[in-house]
Amino acid sequence: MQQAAARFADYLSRNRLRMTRERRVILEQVLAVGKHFDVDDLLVHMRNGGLRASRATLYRTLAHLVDSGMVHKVEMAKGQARYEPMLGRHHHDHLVCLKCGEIIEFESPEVERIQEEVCRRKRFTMTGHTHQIRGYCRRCSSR
Amino acid sequence: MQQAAARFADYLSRNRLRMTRERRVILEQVLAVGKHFDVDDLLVHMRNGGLRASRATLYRTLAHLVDSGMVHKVEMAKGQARYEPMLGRHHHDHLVCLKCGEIIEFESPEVERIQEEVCRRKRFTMTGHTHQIRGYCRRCSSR
DNA sequence: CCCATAATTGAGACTGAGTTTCAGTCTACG
DNA sequence: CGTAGACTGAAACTCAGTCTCAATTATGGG
Ligand SMILES: [Zn+2]
Ligand SMILES: [Zn+2]
Ligand SMILES: [Zn+2]
Ligand SMILES: [Zn+2]
Repeated sequence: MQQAAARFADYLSRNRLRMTRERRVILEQVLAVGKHFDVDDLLVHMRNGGLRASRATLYRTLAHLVDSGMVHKVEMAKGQARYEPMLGRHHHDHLVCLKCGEIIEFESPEVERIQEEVCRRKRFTMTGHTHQIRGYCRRCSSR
Repeated sequence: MQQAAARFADYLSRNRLRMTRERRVILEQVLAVGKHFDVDDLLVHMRNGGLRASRATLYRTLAHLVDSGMVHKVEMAKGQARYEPMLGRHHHDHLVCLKCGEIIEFESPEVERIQEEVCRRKRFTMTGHTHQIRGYCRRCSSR
């Protein structure tokens, strides 16, 4: 947390942005909710903790956190974005259960390697990717 | 086209749905615009051909075409959906240029195989997936 | 061929996620 | 301190897509 705050402060100052109370609180709460939350989860979590920030500020701050690389944005179908802190975590992709909403992570160096290879062959400069598998998790597919 | 119409008719009757003038026209226009179009492209293309259907009907019919397997829906970031006819085409995924919007296709049996393997390991029943690489195409990254 | 029934259509209202606007507030830096 | 310029929140707005409902039409049986 100390480190995270320092890293965010650094990102902000490098971009001539300011460290405000709202941004401090949002960073702290983002780390507290943990994985794969959406803006409403965050809002509710903050209210329960007696904290608040407007939706506009949430979106704005999340964009900065994403830009700083401290948080990843996971685009779900139909434009429902989720976020997850990436501090000290490795890149991974997701399996999404269509029934219960569970999100399972997976990592495949092999797939990542093939992606690079494809980009090389197509002379394409990759800046990011989304690899999402939809279906039913163990529990939901057994019933 | 004949075949496509027959296949769609078959899908419709198997689902107690009706073959209407609108649906016939939309299917024909979908095949005519070809790859990776969005609903507005389709609407404009239809107007230029002197044809028309309401937005609601377009969305409804595209959903049926997707459901029948004749068209695939490609979810882009921020919920901008694109569609592409899949008649006689093989499954593939996409590279998307963030600058000019070009969409390049790629196919990797290897990646598909790894996906299946991941699902098996996680006891996950896959119904679909999205694998999209974002970045800059050859032309856009050279300037 | 005609009818009854149920599916379909289009206009426009509506939704939900996210963005923009703008006046008042606050941070940072000298 | 003082100030330039960044930040904030409320509310208006956007955009893609969905829903509602009255009028229209396909279908299949008689
Ligand atoms: Zn990946
Ligand atoms: Zn994750
Ligand atoms: Zn390009
Ligand atoms: Zn394609």
